[in-house]
Amino acid sequence: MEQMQPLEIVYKYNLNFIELQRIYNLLMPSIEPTATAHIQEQIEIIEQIISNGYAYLINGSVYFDTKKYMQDFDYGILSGRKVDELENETRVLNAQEEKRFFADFALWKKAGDDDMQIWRSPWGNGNPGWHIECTAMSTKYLGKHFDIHGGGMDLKFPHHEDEIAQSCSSLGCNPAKYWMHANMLNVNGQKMSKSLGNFFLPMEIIAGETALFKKAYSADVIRFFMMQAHYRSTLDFTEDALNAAEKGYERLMESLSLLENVSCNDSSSLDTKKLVDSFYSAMNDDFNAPILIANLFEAVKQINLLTEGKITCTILDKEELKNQLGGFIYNVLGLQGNTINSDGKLNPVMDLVLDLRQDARSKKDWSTSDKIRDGLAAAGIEVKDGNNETTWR
RNA sequence: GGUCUCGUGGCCGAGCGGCUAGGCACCGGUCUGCAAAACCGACUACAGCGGUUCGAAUCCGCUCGAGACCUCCA
Repeated sequence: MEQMQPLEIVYKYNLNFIELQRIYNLLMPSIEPTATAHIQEQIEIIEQIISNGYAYLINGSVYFDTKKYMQDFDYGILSGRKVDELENETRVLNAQEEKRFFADFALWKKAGDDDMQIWRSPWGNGNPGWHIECTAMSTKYLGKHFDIHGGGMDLKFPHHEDEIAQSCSSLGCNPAKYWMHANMLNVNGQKMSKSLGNFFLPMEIIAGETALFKKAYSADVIRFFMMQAHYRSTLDFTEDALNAAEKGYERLMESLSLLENVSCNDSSSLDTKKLVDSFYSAMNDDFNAPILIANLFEAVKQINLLTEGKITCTILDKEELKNQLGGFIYNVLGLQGNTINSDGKLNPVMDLVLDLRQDARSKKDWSTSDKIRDGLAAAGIEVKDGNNETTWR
């Protein structure tokens, strides 16, 4: 354990997390409240629950009265658990004798001797129970009823279930319209876990610092890879799957610049509306990003046909497709498209090198041109001879 | 032990009663000095065994396998 103050630990890992959010192009939250800065709000919610008759005080601790709650509300509505079935499933835990009923949970816990942080409350010194902070903070900043509450699958029960109970008993309603639970991550078919040693940190995989994979993958590729699975499904990280995602990602991004160069026509044989509608309907169906991506690849195919002049489109269609495709790639999927040649200094150098190679090629000096190509390949740069120009990456 | 979820082609991964996604790999072709890249085409799977149905990857049952959760850590 690191020898630090509690706040020091919070600060350190928070800075780290913010950096991670930036690299992975996650939208920054407008507010990131902390539980310790909202003790008063938590106390107020507990008081509300008590005065509504759904909690009781005992020995300086406050417990939620689940039995009473069940008379008026449906406990287990989210997770589908039945309290009478739960009783014999419950594991034996320490210090539970205070509770009147096994399913009761702490709203406020009296301070113990080894507690590092203690707060004052109407019930004496102590600290808040482990569900109440979410109720207090979400209510304060989002109101008593908001659209979406997210979280990992593992928090569904009891944490989210108890949040609902707290909101219903204090404010009279379920806090969220929709509960979204993200599933777990696997590595090579196994769950990612510390004890199995098959885990990696988000920073490590983009730095190529995990022994699990031979090479580094860009944050964009990781994002794209994860978007290919539905958020409710488990996702398996394997080398083959990541490499496949990388290829597909590059093809998708390439199509944007390809579309840029498409020449337009008076008439359109491209059904832009149908294509664009398919993007929206995929996301409207419970954020089905895998379907969205499949539909984006349908657009890629159409763009290739346009590029080859096999189908036509009007300027209006082209602009519409460009805006929508770009919007879905950049704003919806959150891809950045900046992974290739991030070092600006390299560009003029590569222009020169490829120019020299082109000179050699036009003189049919294959040994020189191949020497340049092989040398670049050894440096990790791939040369791609197109019909009109040579590109690299 | 209990509750729940999942098992899809070489790999990843959607679909969740009929129209049998998508990506990558493989194979065939176009292009190319060669190679690569790019593009086009082909590739028809749903753990097993029963059942329901005109029809099942999709519903039901059982078996096998994987996973999540089961209340004072958030």
